Amino acid sequence: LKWMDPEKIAGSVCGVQIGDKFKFRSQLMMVGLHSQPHSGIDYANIEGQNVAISVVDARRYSNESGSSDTLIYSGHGGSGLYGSNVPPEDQKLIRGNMAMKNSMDKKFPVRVMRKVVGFGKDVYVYDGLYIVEKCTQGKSEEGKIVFKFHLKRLPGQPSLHSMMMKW
Amino acid sequence: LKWMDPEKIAGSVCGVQIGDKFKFRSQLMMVGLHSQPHSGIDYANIEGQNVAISVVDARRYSNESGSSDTLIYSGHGGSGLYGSNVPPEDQKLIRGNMAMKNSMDKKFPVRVMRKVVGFGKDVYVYDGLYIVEKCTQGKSEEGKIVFKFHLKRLPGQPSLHSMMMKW
DNA sequence: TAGACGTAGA
DNA sequence: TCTACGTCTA
Repeated sequence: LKWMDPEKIAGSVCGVQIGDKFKFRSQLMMVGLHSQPHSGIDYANIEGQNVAISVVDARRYSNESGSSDTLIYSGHGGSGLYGSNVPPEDQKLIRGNMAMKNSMDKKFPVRVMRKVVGFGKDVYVYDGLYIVEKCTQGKSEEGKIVFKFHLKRLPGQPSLHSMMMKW
Repeated sequence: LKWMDPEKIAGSVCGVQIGDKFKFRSQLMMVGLHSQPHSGIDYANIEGQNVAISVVDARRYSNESGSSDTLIYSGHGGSGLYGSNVPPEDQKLIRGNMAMKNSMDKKFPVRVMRKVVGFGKDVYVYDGLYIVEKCTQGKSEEGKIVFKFHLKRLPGQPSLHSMMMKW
């Protein structure tokens, strides 16, 4: 989001409420939620360090959501996508993965969008701000390293469920 | 463009004039010019046969434009794209290539959009209706077969140049 | 499920 | 130049 004020690209977005839904990734771009057309992790250089500012969970990796305020988000790379036909490798702590780690170290808030399926048509829903609590290493089915970023929803935000009931 | 009246997907599009410009391929979709987000050749089953209804010349293949009312449009497949790293093959007369041949046989009008570069930023410009006059076979640098569809602009349309002067 | 003249940022 | 949790149609 190079067109945005660099000091305002992180945190909540003016005019966007929890539960707001979008049909296309391009719309997430336009409103300023997520600048990447494909990539799940968006990050920016803040105070000389790349920190993650938003993630999209399109359920293409083996993410997990234990409760409504937690999300275990898989790192990118290593051919971790479902249906990929590239030979699997260990994920590396670069790009978005490194930015997620930096967000964890700095306790930097990260926007979360979730792709919701089964409501007739798929939509991306804004779910609010999370903190990266910890990063663990898992193994893919092929035995390769996969990063698991454990996100925890910041308290004081209306629940996604309650906002989705307004549809 | 499954949402459009099947009888109206071919030919000129209501509300779109020659010289109209668009920043994104998705916009070509929305106005009904071209239903494919990536593919250069769009086609539809008309009277039991797949005929090409629109092409986008994004200058990613080795197309040629002899004069302002002709266009030699390369077929797809065979890794004919610039910068592709897939092993080259002969192009096959399938999908869009077959549809282009059918349009030629039926003398069916095809919409042409051209990507114009160098006006500050790139834009897709609607250039009007063409007929596929003939199809020849060329060779790629690697010696593989490449289809060349020779398009001729239908007379009676305002020139693209004159309409672009209105910018 | 695969193919396709995309698109923005690192 | 390359990566990336896209998107539509066949």
